[in-house]
Amino acid sequence: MNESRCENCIIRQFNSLRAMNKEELKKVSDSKITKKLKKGEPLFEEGDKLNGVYCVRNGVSKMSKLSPNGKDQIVKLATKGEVMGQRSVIAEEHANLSAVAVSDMEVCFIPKESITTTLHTNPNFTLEVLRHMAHDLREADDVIVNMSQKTVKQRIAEAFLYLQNFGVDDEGYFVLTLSREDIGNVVGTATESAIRIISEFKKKGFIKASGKRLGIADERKLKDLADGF
Amino acid sequence: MNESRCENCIIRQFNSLRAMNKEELKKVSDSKITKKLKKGEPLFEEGDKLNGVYCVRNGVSKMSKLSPNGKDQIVKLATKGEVMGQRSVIAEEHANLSAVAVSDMEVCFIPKESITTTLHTNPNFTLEVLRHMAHDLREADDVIVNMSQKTVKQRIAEAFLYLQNFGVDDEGYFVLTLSREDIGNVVGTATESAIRIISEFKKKGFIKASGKRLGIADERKLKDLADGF
DNA sequence: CGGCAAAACTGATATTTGTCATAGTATTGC
DNA sequence: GCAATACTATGACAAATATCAGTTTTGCCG
Repeated sequence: MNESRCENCIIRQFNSLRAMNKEELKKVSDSKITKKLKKGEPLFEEGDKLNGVYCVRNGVSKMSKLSPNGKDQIVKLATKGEVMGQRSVIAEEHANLSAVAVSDMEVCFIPKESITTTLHTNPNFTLEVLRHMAHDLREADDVIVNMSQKTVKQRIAEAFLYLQNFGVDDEGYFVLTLSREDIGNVVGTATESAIRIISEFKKKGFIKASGKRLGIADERKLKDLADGF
Repeated sequence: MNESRCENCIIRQFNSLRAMNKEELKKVSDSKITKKLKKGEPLFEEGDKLNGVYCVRNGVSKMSKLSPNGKDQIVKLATKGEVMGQRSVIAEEHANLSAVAVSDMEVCFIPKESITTTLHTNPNFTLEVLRHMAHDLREADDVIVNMSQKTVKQRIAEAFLYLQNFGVDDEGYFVLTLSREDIGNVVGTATESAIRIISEFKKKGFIKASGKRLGIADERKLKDLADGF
């Protein structure tokens, strides 16, 4: 069995591509291009015209937007199974976010034709994509509320809980290591503020940190903090 | 011609319903219920199970979410032509936002069956809904960046520009009158802060205010301010 | 291994924003 | 028309956060 074929790719189970039929998948597989990216390399930039979508096989990418004050706001981290650039391709707009690898990555580029054709002909696929987008929209709404109503401390606590989802090693440290600057960009605060709060959390025993490696030490406390207790 | 029939409703031109065929529209029209709401009345609340969507014929509704600290964050204002509750119905989730009329309203409640059936059978409709949602998602991303990177002053300036879209009377005042508290809830700030900044803007001649009526006096200046100049 | 650049950290200070208290001003309902 | 109530306004203060300047640590590359 050829693993480089979409038909056999496990990743597909996690995203909308699973709603494609055999024929459609075959077309996607024939036209897709696998790419490897190293940490720090960009996939696309805000304003780019995307000619397709990127299906993440491995690694994590930050999706961010430059604000007028020069800071980069990370809106979302995309990981294994997620499809990036969908929104732009569907709306036929230029990308509204930039995507940069925050770990080594393996992605499949799928030219938009195979996507748009299927969108017009396979209602199951379209509906599946729609469901995913409905979910993303809900998450975005939640982020808006968090950003505007929670303190930086609460947001950093949430960020740690979020980062845990990308996996932890056997010692409980996050697999995904973000710089303090990136963490600041996730929660929308100055790097120095992020650093200070991370130090404080470490001192208080909520989290653990050894060098770049970060992890959660007291999940309960972090959750309470994030919820404002 | 019967204007209460969806087939003849002009509003439809603004939303995804225009992608329905005659038969589908007939079914929607037969099952829909027209409702009138007075300012302040709720359409639905966060956590409600929605049995359909609301198509706005007239007036404006705020869609907001209560944050743990007791404040209500307004995520979006929905006006003529917009369909509310779509996201929840599609994702088959409970509502993540509350909807309350901020002006007198006329809405059509459309039971979800007619929507979901069409979603499964008419790819054009599904795609149209998807496009709308892609657009909403982009807007949500922009809001996230604004919330986390812009100052309260900048956000109030933006809010005024946003409110202008809901119409102005012949003297240039907004048709939609929001309380200072609601404006605070749009930009995610304390009511007192909103009041102070609005007073300041008025003093500086960026906006005009006479009682509850608000309007823009110097659009250029407001735009510059919102962009950080 | 040494040197260098990037990242992490720390302190001092300025700015922004929230909170609380209080008073004036509209609006509404009876 | 008047009292009750909600909304707007303002001041004083406290808390949160950003900014700037500088130091230390880390990781990496030749």
